[in-house]
Amino acid sequence: MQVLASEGVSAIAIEPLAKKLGVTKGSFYWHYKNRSALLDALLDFWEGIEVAYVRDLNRQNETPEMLLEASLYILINDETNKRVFLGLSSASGDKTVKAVYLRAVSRRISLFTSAFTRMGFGKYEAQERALKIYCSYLGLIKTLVDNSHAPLNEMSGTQKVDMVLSNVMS
Amino acid sequence: MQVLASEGVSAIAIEPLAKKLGVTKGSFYWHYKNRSALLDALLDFWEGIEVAYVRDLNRQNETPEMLLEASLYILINDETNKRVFLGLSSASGDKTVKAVYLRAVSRRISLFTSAFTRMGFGKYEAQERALKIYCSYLGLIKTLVDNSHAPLNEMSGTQKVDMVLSNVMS
DNA sequence: CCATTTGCATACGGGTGCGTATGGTAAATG
DNA sequence: CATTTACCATACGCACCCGTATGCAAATGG
Repeated sequence: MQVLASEGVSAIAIEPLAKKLGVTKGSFYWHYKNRSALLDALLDFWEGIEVAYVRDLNRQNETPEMLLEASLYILINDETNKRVFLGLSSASGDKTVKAVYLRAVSRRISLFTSAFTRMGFGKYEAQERALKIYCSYLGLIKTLVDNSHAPLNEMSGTQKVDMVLSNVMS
Repeated sequence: MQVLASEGVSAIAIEPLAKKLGVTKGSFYWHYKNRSALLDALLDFWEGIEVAYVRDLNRQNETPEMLLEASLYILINDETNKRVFLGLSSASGDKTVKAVYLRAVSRRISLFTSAFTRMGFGKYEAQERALKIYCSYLGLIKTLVDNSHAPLNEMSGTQKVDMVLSNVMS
């Protein structure tokens, strides 16, 4: 999981991984059928965590405003989540990865959309706002992880959330 | 260039590329010292085009509002530019690529910032708005290229620009 | 018109990752 | 106690890509 987060999907390679873990290929291939099986297991594991987290967020936040803020705080400030999500996005050559990635995108946009719907916005307006938030969020975490704009990394977690939210909370 | 746009930096590999072009490695290595030299040449070429384009945009647009709109239209709707830019962002393992990418990010943010400054916003406010626009823009093109949210791809070029601009043009 | 440079092809060695075959050891099991 | 079964290591073949060495033919220019 940590490797997936820090090095991306392509870093899930048997031989280097085995060396890093101090075991051998022979050992690995006894536990997993092949590289793809390991990747699938990792993706499953990650997706399970994600889905559970969304469920908890929905449970623990009364108002849609709180839900939105809490979700964004996690999505923006949880380093592992950010890195894995972006990692998956860059590895969409793999069909399985792409499917997991698309579901993750869908979960995020749906979460935002339902929050706006619960706020009383019409279907179209809610989707529009969700999409705007999603794009801001995605651009933000990409810029953060790439470290491509220094001032961003000096902002606090809440400031980053506010930056994304300010676009749609009039 | 087309390969760089459609397949990403890692697709700049000598043997497959040579095969695709109907030549051999021997031929390639006569023209370029190595893979890195080819990549550098491509990146130089691309960056040159980009810089020239920004200059032209600055020349051809009287008002900062026009400049902003025209720039975003290009950045969002030029397929090659989008794909190369995102390709570079995913290949930041390479040090040279990372440098080119960071300069490209910087150019975009600077362009936005200077537009807002010319509109009369203070330094801080201009930077804030530029950053918001940049994140929206980045998230948008990433979502477009990934084709990860169908409704987006049905919007017109101008609608996409408006979506990004609506966040900051009150 | 011959010699050298230009432009490209074939052929090799090296590195790395995947996946399989095979062998060994220690613990569980009948 | 013998024999499976769990777990892991070594060793191999295959494929892909890099980069170099070398050969060869056409163009060039002295």
